[in-house]
Amino acid sequence: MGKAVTINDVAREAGVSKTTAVFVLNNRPGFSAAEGTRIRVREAAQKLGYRRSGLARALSTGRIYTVGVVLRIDSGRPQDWVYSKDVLAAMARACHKARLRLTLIPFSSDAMLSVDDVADQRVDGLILVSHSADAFARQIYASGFPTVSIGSGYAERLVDIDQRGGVREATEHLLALGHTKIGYVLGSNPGIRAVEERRAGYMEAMQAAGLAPQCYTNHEAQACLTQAERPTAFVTYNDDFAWQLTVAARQVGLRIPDDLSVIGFDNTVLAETAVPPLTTIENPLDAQAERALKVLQCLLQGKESPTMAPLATRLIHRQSTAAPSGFSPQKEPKQ
Amino acid sequence: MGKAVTINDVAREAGVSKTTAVFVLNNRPGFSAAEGTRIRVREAAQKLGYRRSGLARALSTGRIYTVGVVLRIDSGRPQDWVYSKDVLAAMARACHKARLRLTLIPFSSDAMLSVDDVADQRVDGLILVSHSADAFARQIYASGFPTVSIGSGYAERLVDIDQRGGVREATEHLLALGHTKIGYVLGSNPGIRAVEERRAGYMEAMQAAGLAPQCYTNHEAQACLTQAERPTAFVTYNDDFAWQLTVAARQVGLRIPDDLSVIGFDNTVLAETAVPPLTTIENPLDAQAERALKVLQCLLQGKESPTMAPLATRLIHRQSTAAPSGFSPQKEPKQ
DNA sequence: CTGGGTTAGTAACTCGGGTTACAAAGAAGT
DNA sequence: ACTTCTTTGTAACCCGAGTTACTAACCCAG
Repeated sequence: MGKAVTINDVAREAGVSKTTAVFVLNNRPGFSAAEGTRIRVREAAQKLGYRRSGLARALSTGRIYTVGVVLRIDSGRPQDWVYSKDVLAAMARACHKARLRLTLIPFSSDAMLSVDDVADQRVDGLILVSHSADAFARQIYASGFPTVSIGSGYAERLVDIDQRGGVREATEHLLALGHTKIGYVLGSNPGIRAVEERRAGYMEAMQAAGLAPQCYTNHEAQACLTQAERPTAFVTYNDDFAWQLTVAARQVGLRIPDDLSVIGFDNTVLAETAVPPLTTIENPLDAQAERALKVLQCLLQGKESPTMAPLATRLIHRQSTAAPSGFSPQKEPKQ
Repeated sequence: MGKAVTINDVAREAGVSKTTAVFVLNNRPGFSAAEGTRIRVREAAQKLGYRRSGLARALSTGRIYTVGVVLRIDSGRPQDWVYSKDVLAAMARACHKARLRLTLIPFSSDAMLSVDDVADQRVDGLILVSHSADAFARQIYASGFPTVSIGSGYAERLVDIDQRGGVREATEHLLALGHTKIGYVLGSNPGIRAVEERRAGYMEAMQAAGLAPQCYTNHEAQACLTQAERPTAFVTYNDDFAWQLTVAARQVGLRIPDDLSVIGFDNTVLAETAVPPLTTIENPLDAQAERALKVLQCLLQGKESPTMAPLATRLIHRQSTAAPSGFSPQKEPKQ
């Protein structure tokens, strides 16, 4: 067990002081050493199989080059996970690029996180994913621990996308196709910024068109499909809701997109693999992750980060939207 | 910045020695202290906002309570990610339960991992996910760093499932439905244990039934669908291949399951959300993750882990399999 | 041969906690 | 009053690096 080779062992083996060994192995600029010494130290390190402890180094330098990603893992349906996992994947790519490690700090409602557990020195900073303004988020921000939010997160120091603009564009797309009865499926977590913003985007577009907006919960939307007065198109809070709606629609004999148009949000795998593939609003996760990391690194260097405009979204045209039946002008948006 | 409150500050504030402060805050068994002292220390800690450094503690105790999960993140298609992310999610749950942290150690083919980068002390041990017997896996095992493989991983110290039995059962299910021309879609990474085992399961079942096995690559399988002599059913290496096959089949006018039966592997979201939902072999990821963690913890305590039988898989009946057309006896396996 | 500059190298301290071994004070026993 | 045990507490050293400040030897110029 206790066989870790330390820098002291290396120094002893090479017959130099520990300081010298450290300086040589770190190629410390401005440190002059005889070529022979350098070689002896390197060979000693090689021979002994010396491996530097990132831990001790972190203690000493104050940076462990690791960021913590806080997200909840207790949602029941696997589909709920899809988006979180996509965010995580994006964070992983961003960290990899920035040569940082990523530590997952999962939490579930049964075991609330405490600031003390999280803000020990095992991570340099934190990324909060899709957190509502809950007790933990508030506490961690209050503690001053370097923290950035991402996704539909806590409002402070939040890297955000243009949620509102995305949904507005989606709604306008349906309007352009000729729909007039367009419903919106609400996010299930009122109070979260993304939930409110997306709804607002829908409201804006409808009001601008002079049409009456109509919001539904996920459940209500599925239930209304059999009624005569149902909307001919839906914009939904996310791909999961959109997908569920297509499944429900098929079950009551409605064809997508002929009888019902549906637009999702996030462009998860779900949207891509669904039948038919879903028109959806792309959520630029990689860009968000990179930006979040950049903000965090500013924080770690003591400079407050610049405020940045929300990242742009993009409507991805696939096959779940079409003109309402009985409406001829345009048949299908060009792919 | 340098405002971290240390145990020394607490001790000073409370007017006791550092040792006493440590003992009190850690509730060290067998340490007797006057009640007044205990209170003073606790209050000092509270007042100063003392937060113990997990880092320093780790350096001292040799355990950082964090495991590293090594997986590749450079596959192109998002569907490829689905399985890896499921494994990751399972590991996250297992770690959460075991009160361990999980650090993601991503790697891509462009930046090869080195043992030195990974086996610093920032993780206690490593879980290798779906690694082929590549240079890194070999090196890390050779280095003696506590490492366990999971998924279709490197063969040493591998927590495995009954890959072979799973595919055998799937094949037998198709045989029972009356299929005689059953193809198999190979995993694309020959040499990986899972790829060979799953293939072997198919071969065994076919040979036992006295039928000629026929293996295809993913591409070949999709290409052969238009030929007269095509199989009436496929067992595939994973859900992604199965899903792709159903898409390709639909494109050439084949109905699933009426004209073609397909069985996947892993029971990812893909299988659940596909149309029709795919019959597939469940891969017990949570059980694997927990077992891997258990093995790792044995390793960390110095005892070699017990060898365990591969975990059982289970065939999940959904709607992508049926009797071949023109075969009456049983119409559909009971749900 | 004397002062200044370079080259080569080091002792001693820091980071923040954990642990071991021992000391001083008070209580109890004889 | 003298030992012995308990309670209460502490100094000093450990983990494995990084850093600061300083020395000794040598070279060159004046």
